[in-house]
Amino acid sequence: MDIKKIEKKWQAIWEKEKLNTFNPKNVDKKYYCLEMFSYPSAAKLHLGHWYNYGPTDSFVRYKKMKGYEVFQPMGFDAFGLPAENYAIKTGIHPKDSTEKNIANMEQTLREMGAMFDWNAEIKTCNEDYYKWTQWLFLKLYEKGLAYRKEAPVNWCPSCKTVLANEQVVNGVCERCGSQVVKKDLTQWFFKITEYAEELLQDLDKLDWPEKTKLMQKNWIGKSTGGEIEFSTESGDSFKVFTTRADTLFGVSYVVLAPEHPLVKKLTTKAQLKAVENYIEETSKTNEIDRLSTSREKTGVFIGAYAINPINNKKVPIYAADYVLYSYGTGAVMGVPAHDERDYAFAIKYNLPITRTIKGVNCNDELPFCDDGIVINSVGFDGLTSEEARKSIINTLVKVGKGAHKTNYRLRDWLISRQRYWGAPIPVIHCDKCGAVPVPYKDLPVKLPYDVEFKPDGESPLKKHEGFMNVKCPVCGGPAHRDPDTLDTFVCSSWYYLRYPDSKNAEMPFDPEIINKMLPVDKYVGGAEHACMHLLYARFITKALRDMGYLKFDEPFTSLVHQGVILGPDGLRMSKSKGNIIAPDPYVQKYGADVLRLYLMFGFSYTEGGPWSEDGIKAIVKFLDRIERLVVKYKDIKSKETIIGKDEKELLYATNYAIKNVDKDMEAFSFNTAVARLMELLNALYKYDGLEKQNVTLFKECLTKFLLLLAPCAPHFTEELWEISGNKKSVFYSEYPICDEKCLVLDEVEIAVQINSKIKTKIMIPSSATNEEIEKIVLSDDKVSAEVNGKEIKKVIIIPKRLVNILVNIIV
RNA sequence: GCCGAAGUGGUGAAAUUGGCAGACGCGCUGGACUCAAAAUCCAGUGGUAGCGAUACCGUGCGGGUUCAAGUCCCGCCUUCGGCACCA
Repeated sequence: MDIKKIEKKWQAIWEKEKLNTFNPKNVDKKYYCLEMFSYPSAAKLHLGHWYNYGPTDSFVRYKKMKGYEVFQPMGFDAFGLPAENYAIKTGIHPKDSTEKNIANMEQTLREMGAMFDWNAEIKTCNEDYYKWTQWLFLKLYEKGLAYRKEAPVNWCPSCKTVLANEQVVNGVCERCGSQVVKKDLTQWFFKITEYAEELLQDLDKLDWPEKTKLMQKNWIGKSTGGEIEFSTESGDSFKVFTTRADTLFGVSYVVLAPEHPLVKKLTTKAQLKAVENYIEETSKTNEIDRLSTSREKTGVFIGAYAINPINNKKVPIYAADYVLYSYGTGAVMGVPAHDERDYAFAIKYNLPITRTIKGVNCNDELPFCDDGIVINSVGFDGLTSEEARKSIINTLVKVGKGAHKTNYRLRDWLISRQRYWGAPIPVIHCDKCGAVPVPYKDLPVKLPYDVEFKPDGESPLKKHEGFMNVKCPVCGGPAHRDPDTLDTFVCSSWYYLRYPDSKNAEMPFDPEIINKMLPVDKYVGGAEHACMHLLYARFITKALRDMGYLKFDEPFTSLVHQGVILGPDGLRMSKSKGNIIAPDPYVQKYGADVLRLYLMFGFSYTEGGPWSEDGIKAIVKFLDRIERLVVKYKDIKSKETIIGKDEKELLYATNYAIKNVDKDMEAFSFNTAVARLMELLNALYKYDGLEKQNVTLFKECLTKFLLLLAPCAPHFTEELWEISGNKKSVFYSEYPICDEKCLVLDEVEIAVQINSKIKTKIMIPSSATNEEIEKIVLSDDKVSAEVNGKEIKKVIIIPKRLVNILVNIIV
């Protein structure tokens, strides 16, 4: 079989017959399967794409044969940092390089032979797409879900540019090696925290990997407690969030995040120098280091004191970088006796340690962080921690110094990027009117082509006067555009809504269509997106629902993460390690079906693993054996109709395979699905080797085998299907159905254990009751010899699996 | 550091969710066909001891629960993914 020729042949036929095109007439049988779209990189398709798209396409073809109207779109997440970096390095414009890369990738994606519905293709960098990304921003703004506030960015003082976290290596700029510092800028945020509770609750509704749901749950990080107000001698006040109000009497200091505005205000002259130095040091540290529990806690006394509202005790105020301004209130109370970090901090700075909780029947050495009985807390002594938390907050509520409060670790989503290659933020800033949204009729705010993106201290768009200078849509006075672009996660937070109506020029999508086509039935992509992309998409769906556009709560009903294919050295593939394996040479040499089938068979889909080509020849051999058998029998006819032991065995093998391949395909357990196909092929060959054959029956089984194979090796099976005399594409055929009758065996082998050690195996009629099984087992020669004379204490019977006889050992 | 996973023969991996560990492959060994090789086919293949029936050991390490543990519990070790401006 000339593999290259037949691939082209069938791809052309599928295209012509619109086999890959979703037919809206059958929307009631729709199956929307979505793979995460690709970032258009220069290096064509890599194995990761193949691993994501190849096996998932087999799943989709399987669904099609099961009678679903499949929608499997593909597109490109085309804005982003790499294209801009590439432009800075080479001078090639991001638009040009991106378009070239997309053209390249599209072609190789087509060569894969997947059922992508190219009519629905999306490119996020095209005006007809980002117009609606901007529309989304305006809608969120209208709804009060977009707002501006100050937030720090990584700033390289030497390059005078904002750096992505990725561009900061060990605290220094990856380009020039200068120390990177934090700098505050006014930036746009989406209020995802408004949906924190629903995002948490609805996880229960989802058919997602448990680990992904758990990661999102921890990311959202709900904790219940209270907000307590501390006042200062200067007349200011600040709130702390705590889950341990029961320890409030044990507070010996309070900590403000170094970024907290009160730090500057309250610092005394004597402490000014020390505090300034500390803040500067902190601006060089990243968040992961700041939160490290093993790192030594640092802080600085700011010279001021705060009043504990429960006992009016005066406690010192510190600034310390283990407190984040972005979490809670940016201030915490320090209770050294009952918190490990506070304990370490108190030891270091010689602060008092007052126990207020006594452990119950346990080692309550300090720091004691569990619940217990309250002591040293006038008015609350003797209460349990649980009771005291409520009671202490209630007391504070009465005097206006506290409130019950639920806090989330989840932060609002920062969407401003000081970059060129993204969708411009559709906002105009006017000195008179402030931040004014661009009117809908003026969308899209076009990204200009002729822009200087070499870093020199300004956002690239800021330097483009034609872009920047506009009239205020409200007052008509001189104004300027927002120079920032949207985070690319905004583009990918709604793309699944655009696919089913991707050509719509009037709206981002027609709600009529979208509410029938969504939610996505199966979403397949990398686990690295567990917290960010997948959470953003859920948020956007809920927000659009509340605006009345959508009638569903969740975008992705069911989710699968494929694993990662590593380099042959077991490490993640990367240019710098030089361990990148390109799929192209394998496609050239063996064909797309062989590579796809190998990826399905050689790895556990959700695990992935190091690349090795050792098994590829096995797939070639497997397909050769299939071809030989099909060709051998295509013209043979016979009238033999015997149904004997061999035929029953063949029927058993066929139906066993149908049942299990079906189940495994549904479960994305592709490696075992292919293994079951191999077993069936072995059974077919075994029957082929017999002297006398029921050819009609054999050919029926062979046909069923081809139907099971079709989704996994589409081009190859089409060709054999045609060779066998069929006129229509195999993908119009129905998936075989298991005949359970053929799977009923007269006898099954069960293992017999004596005192939990396997002694023998016995054939037992499968209809036998437990009593009968026990009788048969005990009358077996070998068993009775072993048991002989010993007292049988118990017999455990697991039907069709094993029998365990427990006997007394006679010494 | 925090959150989440994974660790099974020489090797890729299976294991009906607590019930015969190693399905299906790769590799290797022996054999058939061949002048020979390739391809193909047949047989064997976790380790140790034994001619053998068989016995003992064996799922990262150390404990535990159970008639029974790769699977459950406790404590370690190693590797991988994410940590909010890579996408």
